[in-house]
Amino acid sequence: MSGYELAKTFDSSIGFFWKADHQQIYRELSKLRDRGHIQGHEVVQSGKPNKLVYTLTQEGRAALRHWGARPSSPPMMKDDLLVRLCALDSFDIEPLRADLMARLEHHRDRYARYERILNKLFPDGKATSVADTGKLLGLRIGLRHEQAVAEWCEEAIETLAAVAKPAPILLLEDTSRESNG
Amino acid sequence: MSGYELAKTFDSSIGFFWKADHQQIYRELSKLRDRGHIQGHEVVQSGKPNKLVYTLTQEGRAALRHWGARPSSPPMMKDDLLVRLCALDSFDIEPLRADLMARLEHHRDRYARYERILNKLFPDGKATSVADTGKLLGLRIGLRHEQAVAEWCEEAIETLAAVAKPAPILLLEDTSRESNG
DNA sequence: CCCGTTATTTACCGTAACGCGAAAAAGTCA
DNA sequence: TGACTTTTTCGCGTTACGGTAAATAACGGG
Repeated sequence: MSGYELAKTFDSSIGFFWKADHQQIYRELSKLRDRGHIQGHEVVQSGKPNKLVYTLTQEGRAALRHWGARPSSPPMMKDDLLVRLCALDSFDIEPLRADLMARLEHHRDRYARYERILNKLFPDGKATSVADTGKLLGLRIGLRHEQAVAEWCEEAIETLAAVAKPAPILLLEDTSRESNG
Repeated sequence: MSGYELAKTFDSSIGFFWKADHQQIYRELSKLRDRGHIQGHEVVQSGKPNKLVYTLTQEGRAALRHWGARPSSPPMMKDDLLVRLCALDSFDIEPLRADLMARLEHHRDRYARYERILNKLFPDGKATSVADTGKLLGLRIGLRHEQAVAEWCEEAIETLAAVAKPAPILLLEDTSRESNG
């Protein structure tokens, strides 16, 4: 692909968990070209400026395989929210609750989106090729993640709602009962 | 705290989802001091070199509150593994499976660890202070996350095991029984 | 012909966040 | 003296990113 094409198709593929604007893509392409991993061929176009289509070289393909065989280190979940939770008593509860509600909506949205893609691409829940298997697994972890976080958001919102109120005199016996008033 | 103390206690607090070595801590402390958010007071020690204990200034506390009220953006889950899944047919399955098995173990470990901390700090599952509430919520999302990912790892390992074998003649009829309502 | 628009690539400038390796300063103990 | 702990600092580098803009190239409208 060319850098332009990559930039356009990025969002709909790995864009769910990785983002890159066009400049970063061009930058990375330059690096890869400098390392000899890819090679650019100008493709003449009519009606548009020519484009530079990159293809993997043999070394590039080898490097890719090599990279794919390396053990991955589980990424840290660096999340502002978690930092705030660590020192919850230093912050105002209300904006945090609002934040959590936005997060909840976000994760529900994502979940629905993944589900839609899943139903569209794998209506019977099965992949027929190796490539599809990978994408299916990607969707599945996405679904699992969004669901887990969304559920946690609900829990956290309730918990914070209880905290935000002036503490009731009775020893908290059932905070999960929702009565707004 | 002093930079040295922060560096030592970092791992046992937020270190689960954020890491920083001593140099980065000193660097950040310098920045905060330059911005007037913290102030260092030398504390004389005997038997050791003196230390520089930092405390929040008023502006620092205000800035912290302000930061805590900002909406957080849900972090991307940038994970090499997911990238590999996106182009699964370009990689060797076996090392990926090995990787997944390591991940599974890792996430199970973390889960057990969080559970141990939970049982130790909150034996009855309830927090008694606002600060504790935050920590409890942090533990809960950790548990949820590790469990979700660990389960997914199991699923992925099975799936990849099926893929790694030469495809059986029978149309794969039962890789995972699933009644998708 | 100038102008606006789209496609395609590049240049330049900046920053946050980090890692590495060292070393400086202060004190202890053998 | 030398080795070792505690505490802090320095100086170098990188990766990954974001912003703004501009340089091409081709089209079409007025």
